[in-house]
Amino acid sequence: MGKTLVHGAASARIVETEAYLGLRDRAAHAWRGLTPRTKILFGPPGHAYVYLIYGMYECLNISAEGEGSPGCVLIRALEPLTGLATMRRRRGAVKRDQDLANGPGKLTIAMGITRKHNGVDVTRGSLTVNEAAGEGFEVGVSPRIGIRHNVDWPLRFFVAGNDCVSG
DNA sequence: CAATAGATCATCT
DNA sequence: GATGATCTATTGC
Repeated sequence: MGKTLVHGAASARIVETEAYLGLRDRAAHAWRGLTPRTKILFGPPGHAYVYLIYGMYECLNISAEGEGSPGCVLIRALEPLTGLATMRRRRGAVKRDQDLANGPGKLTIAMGITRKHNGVDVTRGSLTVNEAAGEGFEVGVSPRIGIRHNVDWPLRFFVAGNDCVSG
C-alpha cells in the first residue's frame, strides 16, 4: 500500500488492495491447490500473477508468502503519477484522471499490463513495485468486493480519502 | 442516480 | 458446460 507501480513511462501509486489467503480462503484462486493457472502463486513471493476475468479483463496480483504458500495481494486501484497521456490513450473515453485506474480491470489497461507479465519478478525487470513516494496516510479496511465466499472477511485495504479508490 | 444487460473466454468439473 | 477477484452503456425512475 502506498508503493509505486512502474511500467515503462507509466507509474502510479497503489491505493487499494485485497488479500487472498490461499489454501484456507475459499474466495482465493489457489484455494483448491496447485493447478496450471495457480502455479505462480505457489512460487516465491514478489512475482506477478495476471489472469483473465469475465473473458474481457485482466487483473494483477503480487504473490506473497514463501514458496509453497499461495497467499497473494490483488491490486485493485492506482493513483496515476506519470505517463498520464499514455494511460488516457489506452483507456479511451475517460473524463477524470482519477477514473483511469480506479478498478482492477481498469488499471491493467491503463498500465499496459497483460498476461504476458504473468510470472515476472516485480523486484527487477520492466514491471516493478518500488518504495512508497510518501508516508503518513491512513489505511481503511473493509470486506472484499465481487466475491461469493468469506464475504465478511476484512481483507480489503485502501488509502483513506483518496479519490482513486474504487466505489 | 440506481438497476440491469451484454460482452466474452480460460479454467476447472 | 458453468462460472467468474469486471466494466461500460443503456434504461428507467
